[in-house]
Amino acid sequence: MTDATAATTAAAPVSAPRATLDSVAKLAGVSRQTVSNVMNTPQLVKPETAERVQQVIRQLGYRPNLAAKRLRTGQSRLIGLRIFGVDGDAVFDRFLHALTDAAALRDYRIILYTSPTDEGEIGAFDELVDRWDIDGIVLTSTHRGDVRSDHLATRGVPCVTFGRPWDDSARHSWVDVDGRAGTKTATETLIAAGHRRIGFLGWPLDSDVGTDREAGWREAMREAGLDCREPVRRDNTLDSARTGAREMLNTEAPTAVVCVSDVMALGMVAELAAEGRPTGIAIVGFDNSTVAASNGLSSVDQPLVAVAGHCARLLIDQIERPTSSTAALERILLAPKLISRASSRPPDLSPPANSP
Amino acid sequence: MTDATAATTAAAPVSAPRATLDSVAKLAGVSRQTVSNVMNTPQLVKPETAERVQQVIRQLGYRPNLAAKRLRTGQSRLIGLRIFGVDGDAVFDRFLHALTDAAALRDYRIILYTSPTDEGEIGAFDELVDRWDIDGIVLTSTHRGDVRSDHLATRGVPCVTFGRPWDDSARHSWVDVDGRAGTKTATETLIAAGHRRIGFLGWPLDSDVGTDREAGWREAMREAGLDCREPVRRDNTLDSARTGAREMLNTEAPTAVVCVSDVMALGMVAELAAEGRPTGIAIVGFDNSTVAASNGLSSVDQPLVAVAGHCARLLIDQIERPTSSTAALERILLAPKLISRASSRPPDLSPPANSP
DNA sequence: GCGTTAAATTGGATCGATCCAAAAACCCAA
DNA sequence: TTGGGTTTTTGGATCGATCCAATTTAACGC
Repeated sequence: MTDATAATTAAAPVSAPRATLDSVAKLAGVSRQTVSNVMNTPQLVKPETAERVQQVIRQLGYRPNLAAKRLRTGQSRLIGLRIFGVDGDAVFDRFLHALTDAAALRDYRIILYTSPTDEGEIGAFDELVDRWDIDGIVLTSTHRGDVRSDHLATRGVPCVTFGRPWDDSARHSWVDVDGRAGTKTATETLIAAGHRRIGFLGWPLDSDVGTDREAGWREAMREAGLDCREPVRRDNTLDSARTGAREMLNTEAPTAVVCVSDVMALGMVAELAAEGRPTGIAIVGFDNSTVAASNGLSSVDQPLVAVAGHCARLLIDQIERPTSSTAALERILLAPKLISRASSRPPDLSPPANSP
Repeated sequence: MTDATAATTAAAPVSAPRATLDSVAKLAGVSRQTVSNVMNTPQLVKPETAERVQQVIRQLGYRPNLAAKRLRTGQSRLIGLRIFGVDGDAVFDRFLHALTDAAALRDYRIILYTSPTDEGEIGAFDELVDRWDIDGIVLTSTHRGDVRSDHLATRGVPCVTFGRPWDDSARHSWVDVDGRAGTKTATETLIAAGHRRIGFLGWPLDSDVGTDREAGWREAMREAGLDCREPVRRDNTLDSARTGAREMLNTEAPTAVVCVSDVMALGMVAELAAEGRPTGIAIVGFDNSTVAASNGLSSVDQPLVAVAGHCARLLIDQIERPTSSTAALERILLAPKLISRASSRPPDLSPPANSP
């Protein structure tokens, strides 16, 4: 090693020890606290000083140590999210990805946990809050009488849900997709294409989501003055969807069917194929999963990137501005979008009529 | 409030301030360090003392603050995992869930990150390591000439990959599923059922995973003395799978087809249905995705819970015992299992022959 | 030029654990 | 009883940031 230059700035050899507030302060000739202020409350610092400090920060590649910050402030920049068992749920997958991105934009990270039951989840909350200092939680799969959000509220943990609280309790902000609007649009589109006998393949009535989507279909039918045949309702599996489809086809078969999910829609398609009438009945699914896309199935697409963006925003705002616990409640309902594919434009019903 | 009892143990009213090492120590009448030893190095503590301290720990519900531990030791008990863009990949979904569980058993948590490219991922590493102090990383989607593991190795970050390094570089432990064995078993099963002309619908040759799976089919055919027709290779989408299927059917159609993935298999099924011969050709997929299951498609199931378990074990061992960086390298290859469903037992070929 | 107020900056204490070296307690043979 | 060697226990320093109160500097009106 020669001498010169390296004297005062002996900072970054091959693998420098991480820069700290102190090392930056020393090199910039100011105090620790001033450097901190430059990063957190710049309005308190004289512009010239700030500029000089910024310079050194860049030079040393300084990044505040999160563990120290967390120890002092109790904030971790971690957001908890429960990941569920296998449901082959591409929706959750996409949401997870979008949420990770949205959170990262504000320098938060997603930390995962699992739990076999909702009750177990409450135990997990305590662990996550007490030991991991998570700043907030995103809840999914909300349902009537959900105890989870109440528990979080009493513990004072910020939370947002993806999914409405289906009862009247509204002690937290939420974001959801307007399923009813989705099926309504789908139904209207089918009506506009000339369909009159349109069926609905839904879920059992204990599902609020299912009932909501069913309502959209019903509404569109009513507004068009069309007769609402009784929907067929089955569990969300391909097999039970097929039995439902069979039942529907046996009694005055519809010319089009709106389905509460892609799985149901695929069951419908499968049954049609098995019965030897592959095309001729228009079908629309819900979720726009990749299988739906690759099967040429029209489907209602949930705007998951937007949902995740709103979730992140609402939650982080709540975390960073812990004022007015109840005042700033927001409920956001996003409209999904119908993706039209071959399945809802059967060749025998709609020749390429309207081009715009 | 009356008096009595509460005098010395005035510890846990409605919402006690979290217990700390100090508060436990004070109540137990020992020093801070002794409590720490009880938790981390019990063999240094006299049994009676340990018992007394444990008592207090339970009584106060003490849990060590991770931020403090992290600040002092630089360990965070966080494991990084990149989540990829939408590929409708149910495999990753299941792996993610299993990994979260496996890590939690040893008190580690999964923290997610995203990155549009492998190069960007390297930037993400630095951030994750420097600021978040992550203890290790699980890499997926390894490929030939993967720069990521090398970078981690030079930075000294423990890592394990789910997926072999397909070149000879082996500077890290890895866990993978033996695709070749899977397709081989599938092919052998078809041969045992009486099939002789068995095709393979694969991926383009630049995919090491695809080539590996193809090799299993080839091997089984050779060992049975059967003729290996040239495989048809297409990208992993339903549409291109269908064109591949068409090509395969046009030239001396096989009686059975082993497919490199469920997506390809579904394309095969779709094409068969479209051509009006829905049953009659046996088909086996790979991944055992939910759509495969619900379509009655036989498929090779990857033991993802086991894979995740091994990943967690190898990584955490490496984290906690940073000895012998290269000595303890492990390569674990797990055999997948064929799940037989209707698609590989077409009624015209295999009447329920062998019951055992 | 000087007191008064506002703007900038500073140093010490703190969060809650671990590291480390030294002290205390204990055991046993000489 | 005492000294050497273990086994247990202890208190102070430390990780790297923020909180807080105090101090220095700048600005301004008269």
